[in-house]
Amino acid sequence: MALPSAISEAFPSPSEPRVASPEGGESQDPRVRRTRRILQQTLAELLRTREFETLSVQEITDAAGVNRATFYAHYPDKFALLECMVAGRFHALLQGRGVVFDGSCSMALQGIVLGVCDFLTQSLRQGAGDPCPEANPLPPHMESAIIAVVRGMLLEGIRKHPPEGAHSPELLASTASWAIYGGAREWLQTPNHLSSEEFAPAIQRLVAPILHPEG
Amino acid sequence: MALPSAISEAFPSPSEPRVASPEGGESQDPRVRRTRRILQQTLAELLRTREFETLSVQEITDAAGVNRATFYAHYPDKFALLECMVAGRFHALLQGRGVVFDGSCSMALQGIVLGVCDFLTQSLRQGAGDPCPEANPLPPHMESAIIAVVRGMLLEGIRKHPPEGAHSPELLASTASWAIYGGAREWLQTPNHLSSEEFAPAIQRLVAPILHPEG
DNA sequence: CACTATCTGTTGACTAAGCGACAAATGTCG
DNA sequence: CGACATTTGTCGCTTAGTCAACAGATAGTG
Repeated sequence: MALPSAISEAFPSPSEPRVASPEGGESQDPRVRRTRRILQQTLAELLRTREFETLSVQEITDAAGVNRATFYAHYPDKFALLECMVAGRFHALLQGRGVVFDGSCSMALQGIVLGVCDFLTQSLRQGAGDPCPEANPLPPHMESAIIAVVRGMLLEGIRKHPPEGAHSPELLASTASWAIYGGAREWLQTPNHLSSEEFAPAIQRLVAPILHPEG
Repeated sequence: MALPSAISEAFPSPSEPRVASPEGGESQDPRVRRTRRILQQTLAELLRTREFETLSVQEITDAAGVNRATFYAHYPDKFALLECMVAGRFHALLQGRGVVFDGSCSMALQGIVLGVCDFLTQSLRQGAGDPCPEANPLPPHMESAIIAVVRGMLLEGIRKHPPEGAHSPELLASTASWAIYGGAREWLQTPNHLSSEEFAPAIQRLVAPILHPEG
């Protein structure tokens, strides 16, 4: 086991997200989708009252009524589960708001930024009794997961419509995703901040040059 | 197939409830409990907007994300599923109210009567837009299921503490369960009726002589 | 009447989930 | 430090769930 290294290796670096086998290709088997849904739901419920760090795979699977071996058949570790859970809720949030990914990159970017802002506020509301929610709105692994999801979505978009610059898609996606999250986090911690709809364009204008270097 | 006959055969008659294989012995396998829970939950949700009669097994399993063949591995037909669902919710209601089955028959009877009254009002609240809820509070198969559950509980109690009379336990249980349901139904349809707590003792006093013929 | 369509139970082959046990890593406390 | 407990991945075997296909039943339609 190498807890922090697994993250620092796979995460901020340009390497692919560390979600080895699972969730690739939206499995058709109802048993698979059911198991993953149950695990993700259970983790979300547990996170209302517990720190992610203090949870063991044992506890998660016990609460879910799923065998521990089954867990490892779907996720390499609990961090991967967290990432997939965040991804699922993020996509659901976007879909609930009618954000569609047509050809327009700027619309997609705006949707993602808005999604991050709303996801943050929503996660903050239902978070556990944090002693200092202003200073650290979300636990670190949660933040990593959100950024990974945003990075993945940006990467997909970049590969469809490659920009002109010399930088690798991975570098662009990582830089932009961290920028978006950092901006949204700053916004969230600002007292009496604007609404997400009013604020999102600011981040969008800041980040757009990263993705469109020619501008 | 014999839709109505299967009911009229197995239900009001003293024969055992028609729940062939399933739910006998509270299966330990997590997969089994999960499947049954999902099917029962799904049926409850469907019943909020649909008539039980109009539902096919196909529809139920589709909505539940469970294979149709799996359904038949647990329940002989949709009526058995309904009965098991009602039984589960009824037991949950009793347990939620702290009704405990100690040695006292009168306490148990009171708990059951109260449970039926509350179950009826609760089922009525969440029922579909019935054109005439006063005349017919619940669809017929729902009524059958509730009575079957009550009958089963009474039968269990009677077998533990057999009364003195010459009647079979089945006859006593059937008569009493129908009496309880009929009384509760009448109470529910009475305008400005008493609370269930105030009313339950009345049924209890009417029914007790059936179960204790010596009194 | 035949034609079409849907629902009902049931079967057998295949696949995922459950279970117990294992070695190895990681804490934790005296 | 050593003894102990817990967690982590992993593996083979068993069991439950999925799937496609089947024949029979029921009902609606031209």
